[in-house]
Amino acid sequence: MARSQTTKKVTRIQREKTDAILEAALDVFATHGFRGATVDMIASRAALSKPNILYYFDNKEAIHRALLDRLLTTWLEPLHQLSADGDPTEEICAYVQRKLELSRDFPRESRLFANEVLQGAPRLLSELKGPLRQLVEAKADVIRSWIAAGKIAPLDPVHLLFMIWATTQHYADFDVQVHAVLDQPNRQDHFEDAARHLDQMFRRMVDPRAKS
Amino acid sequence: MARSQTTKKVTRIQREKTDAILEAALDVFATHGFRGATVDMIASRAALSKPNILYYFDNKEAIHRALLDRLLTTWLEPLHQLSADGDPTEEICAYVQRKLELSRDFPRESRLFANEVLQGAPRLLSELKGPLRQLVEAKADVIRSWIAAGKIAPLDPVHLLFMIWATTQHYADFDVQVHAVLDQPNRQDHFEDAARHLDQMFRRMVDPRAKS
DNA sequence: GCATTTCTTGACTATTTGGTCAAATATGTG
DNA sequence: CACATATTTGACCAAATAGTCAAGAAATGC
Repeated sequence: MARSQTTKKVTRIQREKTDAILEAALDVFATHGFRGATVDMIASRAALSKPNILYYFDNKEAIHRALLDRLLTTWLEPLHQLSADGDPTEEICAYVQRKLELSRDFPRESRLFANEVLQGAPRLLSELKGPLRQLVEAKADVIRSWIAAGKIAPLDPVHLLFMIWATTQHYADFDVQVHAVLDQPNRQDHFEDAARHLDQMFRRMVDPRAKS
Repeated sequence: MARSQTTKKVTRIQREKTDAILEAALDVFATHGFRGATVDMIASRAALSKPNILYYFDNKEAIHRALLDRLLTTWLEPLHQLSADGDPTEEICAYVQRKLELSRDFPRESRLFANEVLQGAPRLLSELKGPLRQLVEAKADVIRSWIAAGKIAPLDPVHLLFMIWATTQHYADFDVQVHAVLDQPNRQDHFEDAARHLDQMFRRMVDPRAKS
């Protein structure tokens, strides 16, 4: 049984090593997927021996679990912040920007998530059907109320959210393709261009003066 | 050396079996990624023995290659069809619809591609930097000319293409998530709603009367 | 400083997996 | 039919990989 299960207090070493392992594992799982990742890869990336990894985590699966658990909260946070009280257009655009920043600052997390969902979300399906779904329904209602009040143009709120997720995560998940097509010197530029472009586009989409 | 390398004429059996293998392999690679897929999985799905698979293809890599080779052509076809001569708005919306149909009708191909790009496109990078990039540049010029002529609203043509790819492929690649959130009886419905929604959104984005 | 607990790892096992091969079987052709 | 050629597969092998374990090293508490 790995350290993680005991109820005793965690030592400094435990915190440091588990952090190092999760950091290394994020790299490896994000670029190779669950089955493509090996404990040895994680070990060498974390500069630890394989048995040492398995001293802190029961098995490979447990490392993956730990990463996914941390992920969901971070991932849904930007949508939580979407407030019914603010200016509708600004709220939506701010949400887009927050999501894009997440893609820029946490591309590995984005790819970890993408890998998981691509393969059928075996370890995440209940989270998607539960918390995610409820959050989406709640925020869709907010958006519907904005439409009913004529504050934004009529549109399908859920598909709008899909659109926001797809367009922002694209810059993390398909990073290689974006670079292959654009090939600018530094990746920061892409994100600035993307930010400008997405802001412009989403404003046009929700503009109440838009033709229906 | 597998059959595939000889220059002699292909027999009926060769065609049938290679087709069956590729069909099975598409399933397996699309849901498990390259490393997650095993030759045994492909074999059992194709109802053939493992050595029989390796009689037709040199190795696992060769099967994957064959799938990717077929893929690129299909994948770029809709963009090729984007014509400078047609009505700009209709051309763009028709492209969106063609891409969405591809996601609906070939979700496995979409996921195969997504898996590959997610993992850094090790077997596809040159294709992305070559043919894809050139095609994008050519079509971006077409879109720029439409903007210059005032026929569509000003926007970044390349990021518009990214946006089209992201939003349409999302329905294939993140299919599980879409279902977890919407959970409608049959998947056809999602695509009809998505088609309506995307058509509406992209019309607003390119509408020349849109505020800049 | 000594005892206890925590941490580390070399060496190992069991299983999975990509790939081989020779022998057997099926197919097609004169 | 007879013969050559193409196809199939059971039985393998070697490498990769998840996970174990006991013994030693390091840290911690008194």
